[in-house]
Amino acid sequence: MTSRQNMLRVAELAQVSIATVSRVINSPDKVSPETRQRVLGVMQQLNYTYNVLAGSLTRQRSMTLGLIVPTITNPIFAESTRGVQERAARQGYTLLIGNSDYQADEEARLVRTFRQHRVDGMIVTSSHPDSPALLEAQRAGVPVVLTYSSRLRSPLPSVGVDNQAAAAEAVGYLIRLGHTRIAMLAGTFQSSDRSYARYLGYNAALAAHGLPRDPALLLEVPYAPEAGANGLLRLLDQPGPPTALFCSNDILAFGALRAALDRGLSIPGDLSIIGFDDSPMAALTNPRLTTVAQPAYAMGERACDMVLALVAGTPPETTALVLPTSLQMRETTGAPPPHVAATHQLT
Amino acid sequence: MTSRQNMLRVAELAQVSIATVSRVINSPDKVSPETRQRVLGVMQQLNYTYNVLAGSLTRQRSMTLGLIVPTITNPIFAESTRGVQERAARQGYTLLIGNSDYQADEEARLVRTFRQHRVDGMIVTSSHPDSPALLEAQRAGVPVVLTYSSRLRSPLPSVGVDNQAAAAEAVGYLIRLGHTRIAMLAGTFQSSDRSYARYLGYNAALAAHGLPRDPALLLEVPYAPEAGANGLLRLLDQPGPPTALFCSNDILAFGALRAALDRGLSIPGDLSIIGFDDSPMAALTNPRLTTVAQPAYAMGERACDMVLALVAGTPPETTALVLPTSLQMRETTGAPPPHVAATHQLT
DNA sequence: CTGAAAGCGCTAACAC
DNA sequence: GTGTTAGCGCTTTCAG
Repeated sequence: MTSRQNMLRVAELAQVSIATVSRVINSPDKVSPETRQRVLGVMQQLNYTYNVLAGSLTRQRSMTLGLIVPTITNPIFAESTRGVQERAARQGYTLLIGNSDYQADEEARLVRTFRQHRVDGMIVTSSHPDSPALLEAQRAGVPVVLTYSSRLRSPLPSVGVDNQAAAAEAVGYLIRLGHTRIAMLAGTFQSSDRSYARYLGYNAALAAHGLPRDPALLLEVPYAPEAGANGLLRLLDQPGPPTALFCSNDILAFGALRAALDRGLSIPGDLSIIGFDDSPMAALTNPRLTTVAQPAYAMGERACDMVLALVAGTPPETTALVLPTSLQMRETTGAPPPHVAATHQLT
Repeated sequence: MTSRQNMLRVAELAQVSIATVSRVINSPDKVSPETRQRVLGVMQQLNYTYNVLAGSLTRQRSMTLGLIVPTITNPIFAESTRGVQERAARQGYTLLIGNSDYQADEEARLVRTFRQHRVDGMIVTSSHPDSPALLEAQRAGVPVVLTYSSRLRSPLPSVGVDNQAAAAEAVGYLIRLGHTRIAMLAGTFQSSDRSYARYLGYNAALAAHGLPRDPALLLEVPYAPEAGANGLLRLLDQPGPPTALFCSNDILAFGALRAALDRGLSIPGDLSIIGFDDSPMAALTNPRLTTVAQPAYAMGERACDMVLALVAGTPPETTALVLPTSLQMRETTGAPPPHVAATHQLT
């Protein structure tokens, strides 16, 4: 065939060179108004669709960014995804998305795939922030920014929150309400350093108030409502049950709340519950969930801005952005039941 | 420089031609075990990363699929997205994702962008199923499959549910429970034909039972909890308030439930509520939400299988797949309050 | 302001 | 089995 190259066809019909067509697309002002109009017209009538792939190949820039989250199914990640997307689109970038399911190997696989697709940068909520795949990508020149965790001394830039401090604040609140037996339902540490950081905060708060740390009060579970429900039940069914529960995310809290209600407990009369994330549903449950709010959407935006800056070669001012969290005191928290407090005093 | 082409570098070091390198990647068995190992070794030591972009250019296949949903923020779409992703990944495909925000023009923009990125096919939960952009993509040879709606006579293939029948079933249930004043909170018709189909089902159910259709009982609102809450309040604050509410999605129902509870209504004692989607939270609210379940994950899987079949040139058996829905009768529905029933009898 | 030409990294015949 | 050689569609100096 004569010419399959789309741009060439446009060029021929418009009586200009292919270079000119390229120019009206990439730098319109470098072309005289007349020719530009003519070319534009032909593109229209030919229904020409620019081939980003070809452009990316020569230009060494794919105009795509890779986004990896544990699971888009968790509203908090859906939220930050929107943030990333909004900023990316604004800059002409398109997103490749993948779910790691909190699995380090799946995360690594995604990183590899994205690199093959030559993403210009990636934003990842990692299950394993020191993953070789991530470091290697960065070493290979693909900017990577971590989200949701603040690893100040990580080799990878990040935009997150201070999980430990936020958790400590939540637990501190419980303590101030009078609770002394506070349990924690934590997402599996191994698959999320955030969960572990929150656990550290929980511990810190207990320690700060001179409260003993009871191993029986900590349960590491997968991030699922059922796990939250079963977890709470197990916690409750042991001697010296807790009067308050801190969950490392809202999903767990929702499950726990449901289980508590099913068991006929009054919330927060019999049990206080605090979640983490402040996902949209937190303000809608009955009773409304007290939880730690994270600026998810903003986190996505900032992370996107950061990779884009890195891509552009503009070193961002900070390489470790820590966004503020805020405890949303709602209806699932209150003073511990009087008899329990009394019991506790006796021991 | 001598040779920037990655494959060439591998080829040189491995003492083979670039074609052979390509072969060990795409059809390993066409290469002798020894050379293959040698090449593999070099790739390893060079840390070679295959360039999908370049491959796509020659092969005319990008190994990417475009996915467009109204908003990934709605759990039901997050769910189907996972389904799509799972199937896509299994076939070596990567996903480009975009949110249309129920906006036809944004959807069109995404379609254009995806086409420029040469996606091999797209799956879209459209806000405007007959959108020229969609039809044009299909005409241009890019398979498009619609999700969530069943448009049997649409020119575009789809995998969805029978929204109208599902809605009719839900409303029919309410009627059988004894309700006669049933309101509907519907997502804006203009931005979702699914919402309209559900409205049609609502109407059909009323008609089938000889119930009058009261325009004052229908409210078209945006898909947001606040809209659900305010909507219900408006519905309630008019003469002859409804005793039951059918919402065109769970988000609206969650908002309405919250507002009803805040107003001190007993649910379902004073008001019955039914949602649509059966998003994960529906079974966790207090009381649990009665809602119409859609097989979101499966829908995503099937849609992905369908585009992939289309991409491969294998005409799928059906071009309009309708998946079953099922009414999940939980705790937000019950008989109407006795006095209202009495009142109604008087009129 | 516009054109010619050398790639970008890989694939796919077609030979050997 | 393995190598040669045209491209795939676009960008980008470098001239003019």
